Amino acid sequence: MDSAAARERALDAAEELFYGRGVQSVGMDDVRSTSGVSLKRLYQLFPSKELLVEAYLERRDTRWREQLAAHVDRHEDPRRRVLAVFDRLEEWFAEPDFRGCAWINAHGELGATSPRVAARVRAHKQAFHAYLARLVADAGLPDTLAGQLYLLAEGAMVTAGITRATEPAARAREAAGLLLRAV
Amino acid sequence: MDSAAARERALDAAEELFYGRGVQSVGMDDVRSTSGVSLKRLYQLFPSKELLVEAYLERRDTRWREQLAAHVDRHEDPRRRVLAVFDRLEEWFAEPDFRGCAWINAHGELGATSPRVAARVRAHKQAFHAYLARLVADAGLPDTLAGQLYLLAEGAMVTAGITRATEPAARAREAAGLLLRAV
DNA sequence: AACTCGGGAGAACGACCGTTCTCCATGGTC
DNA sequence: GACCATGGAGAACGGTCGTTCTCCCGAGTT
Repeated sequence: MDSAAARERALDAAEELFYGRGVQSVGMDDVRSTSGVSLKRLYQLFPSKELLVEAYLERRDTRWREQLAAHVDRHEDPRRRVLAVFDRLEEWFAEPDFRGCAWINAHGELGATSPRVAARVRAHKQAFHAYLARLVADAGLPDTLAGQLYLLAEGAMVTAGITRATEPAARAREAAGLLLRAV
Repeated sequence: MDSAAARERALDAAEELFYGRGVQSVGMDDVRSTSGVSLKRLYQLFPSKELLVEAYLERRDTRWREQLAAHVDRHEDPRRRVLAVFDRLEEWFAEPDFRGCAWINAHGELGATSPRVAARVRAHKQAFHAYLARLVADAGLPDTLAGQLYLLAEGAMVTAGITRATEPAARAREAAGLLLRAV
C-alpha cells in the first residue's frame, strides 16, 4: 500500500469515525484499527490528531460542495437553481448515516479550543455563502436575498441534525420560495 | 454555605466554564476551583459530570426562555411580538461573552455520545419552537410560518456563533418581516 | 472534655489517550 | 549472502480526567 492509498484509507476512516461519533470520542487507535493504517504511518502522514481533523474537514468540504454543485447543475433556470440547493439538503438529510452538519458539529466540539478548526469551519461556511450569493446574482435577484437563504439553509442543517428529520429541508424550501416571490 | 447556595455557585461556575470553553475541555477540578465548592460537595450535589451538564442546560433553558418572553412582553401588537424574538436574538448575540447557542454547541459536542444531553437539547429546541408557534397563532398567522421563522432563528444562532457577529439577527429579522407580509 | 459528624483540601486511583519507541519481519540492492 | 530502509504490531510514556478516599479540622452535643 503506497502513501497515497494509505492517506485515503486514513481519511476514509477518520471521516466515518469523526463524523459519526464526534472527534473527541474517537482515538487515534480507533482510526488505526478502522483504516488498517499503522500508527507509525498515520503520524507520518498527519503529524498530529488536529492535522488529521483538519484534513478530514478539508476533503469533506471539497466533496460536499462538489455534490451540491452537481445537484444545482441539473437545472438551467436560474431561480430553479437557487431552490435546488434545498433539494440537495433534503437528499443529504435522508442519507442513512446523516448526523448533522460536520462543520457545525466540529465547531461546537472544538471551536473554543482549536483556532485552526474554527478557521476551517468559517472558511467552509463562507464558501457556501459565496456560492449561494452567486446563484442569487445569476438569477438577477437582490444581494440581500442570499444572506436570508443562507440562514434558512443553516437553520435547516442544525435542526435536521438535532431532530434527525428531513422535513426541515422542505420547510426551508417553502420559505425560500416565498422570499423569492416577495422581493 | 448551605446546600442550596453551594448548588447555585456550582451551577454558576459550570455555566461560565462549559459555555465558554466547551464541556469536554473543562474538568471537574476547574468547576471546583472556580466555584469554591469542594469536590466532595460537588459529587454530593451532582453524582456525575453528565448530571452537572444536564443541570447546567436545564437552568440555562429556564432563564433563556424567561429572558426571551420578557423581551416579547414589552410589546402588545401580536405581529410586533413575533418580530421581537429577533430583537432579542440580536441583543443576545451582542453580549460580550456570547459563544453561540449553548444547546447547539452541546449537541455538537455530546449529542453522539450522551443520549441524555441530546434529549435535553431536543427538549429546549422544541420548547422554543412551541413558543414561536404560539406567538404566530396569537397573531392570526398560518401555522406553517412558525416553522419557517424557527429555521431563520436557528440559522441566525449558528451563524452568529461561528462568525461572532450580531448581523445575522438583523438579516433574519428582515426575512421574517418579508415572510409575515408574504402570507 | 470527649465524641460525633459534616465538610474541606488534596492525594490517590484507574482509565484513557495522544504520541513515541522498541523490536522484528520483509523486500530490494550490491 | 550481507546490508539497509521501510513499515507493522504493539508496548511504553506522560499527561489528563472523572471519581473516590484519606486525613484532618471545627462546631455542636452531652
